[in-house]
Amino acid sequence: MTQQHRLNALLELVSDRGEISITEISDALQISAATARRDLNALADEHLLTRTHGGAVALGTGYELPLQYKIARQGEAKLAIAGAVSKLVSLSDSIGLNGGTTTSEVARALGRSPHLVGKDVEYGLTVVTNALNIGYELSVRPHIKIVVTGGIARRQSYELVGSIVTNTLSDLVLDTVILGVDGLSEQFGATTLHEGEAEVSQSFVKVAKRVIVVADSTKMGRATLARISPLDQIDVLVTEKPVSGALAAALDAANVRVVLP
Amino acid sequence: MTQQHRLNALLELVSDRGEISITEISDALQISAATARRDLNALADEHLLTRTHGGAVALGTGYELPLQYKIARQGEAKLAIAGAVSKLVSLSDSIGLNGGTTTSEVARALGRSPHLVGKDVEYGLTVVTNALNIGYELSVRPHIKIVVTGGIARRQSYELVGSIVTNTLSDLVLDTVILGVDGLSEQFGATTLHEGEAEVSQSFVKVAKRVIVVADSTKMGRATLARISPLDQIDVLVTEKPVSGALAAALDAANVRVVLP
DNA sequence: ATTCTGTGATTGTTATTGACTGTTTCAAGG
DNA sequence: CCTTGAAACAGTCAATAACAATCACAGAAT
Repeated sequence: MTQQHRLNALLELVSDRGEISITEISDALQISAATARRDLNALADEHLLTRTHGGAVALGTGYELPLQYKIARQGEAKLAIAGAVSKLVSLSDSIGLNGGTTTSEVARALGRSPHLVGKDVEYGLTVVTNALNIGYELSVRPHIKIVVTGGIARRQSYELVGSIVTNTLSDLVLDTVILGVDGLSEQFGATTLHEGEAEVSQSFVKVAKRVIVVADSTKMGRATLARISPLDQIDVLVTEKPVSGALAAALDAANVRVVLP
Repeated sequence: MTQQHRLNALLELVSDRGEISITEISDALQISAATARRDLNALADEHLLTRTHGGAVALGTGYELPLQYKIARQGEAKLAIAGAVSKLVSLSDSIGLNGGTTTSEVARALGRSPHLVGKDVEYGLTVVTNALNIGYELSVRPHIKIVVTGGIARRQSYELVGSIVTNTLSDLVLDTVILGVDGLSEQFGATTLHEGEAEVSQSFVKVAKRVIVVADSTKMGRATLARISPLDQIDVLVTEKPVSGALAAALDAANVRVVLP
């Protein structure tokens, strides 16, 4: 029983039953609970299932609600950033969101924020996104209207990319666009690892009245493969620690407002 | 009784009855009042219900559907249909899939089918869909290229609808389109419950070389609100029981091939 | 032969649940 | 409009189960 076999068998078990517990796994595959946990975590890291306390559930089973577990794994910084961002959004806004772990956290925060639940409003919050996971998770929320851009799915990030995205976005106008980025540097501005995602983010910037960049402190001063936009097209940066050094000066010069939790 | 179970069961109870009390919950699910309260608060935090003194009420409509999607996982008929459909698909096809419980099962079958895993092919299976849950689930499969049409999400069915969908689809050509329908009748052909979804399905039919309709036997002879297409535009019908009566004759006259598992 | 990875066992830590307690809310009756 | 008792609530605690981290051993790869 190799690792590969185990992982395959595990996936099959989970997608057959919809959910599974650690003890069921260690029983069925004759492996220790420790290994069962390791395997589940490995599969969860690749987004092939959703981990829960005591086991896992297959994708697409009802409401994948025990998100606290995921959140705990993703770190405090992103959670704090997400909370701060949701305060910058108001009811009846139309919001753009690209993909990524930080923006996914922002999406969850938007879904939770009490001040975004309109009681008697005809049009509440509208979220436009090219991220499949965000669309999927938020589509259950009654108070948010979800528009998905369409496009070709990238497995690594759940993002939709390609000409379909840019075509769709060019017909829209967004009050605020919230962009997760992989790097933010003085010289190159906001950058990302994938050129297709950069193209999408550029399209978002073009149709936005206000651009908010979300990035934790590890992204500061870093530049990755593909440019999204120079600093002066950014209106607000939300991060969890004060920015220092040359980047801070550049942000100031570009009139970027820095918001901390 | 895991947390998952509890939360799902709770939402089901609430949306069935409209409202529910703590004692009813702790009685029905055999849990303590404290846990019932904790669960209700968790769901209220996610805006999936509204908390009241002594219990909770459902807000709005539309939580039944994700549950249907969960139940669909267990429907034997749909599983059998899905298996039969996947045999009609070959590697390097481009496939269209609309939303619904049956097509979701088809998508899972496509993701699992060994004969669709191309080892050294440059272009394997391509799936085009307007269903968020299908896109989300299949996007993790390395051997399938996923294209999502984009559009406005319907909470009740995970389907994307609206002009964005038709715009996107009009630029594509699909080898096979697999349509889930709510009714199939001699007089009205394939029909569905929602006019927006019907529009999308029509667009799928327009760009398809081959149209496969999937429907379990409960849909036979039934007609619902919105027409998708007459029988003679359908090439194949996949269902789990032989069709009889007037509909069978009409299918024969329209040259529809009926495939059973 | 020896490194290296993967597995299982062990440990301390964390999360979840139900019971308990004091406080708050609701509604009926004055 | 206020009082008052019952019900529901929030907070805390202990027990249990699950978790992450570490270590040692076995088999595989080099």
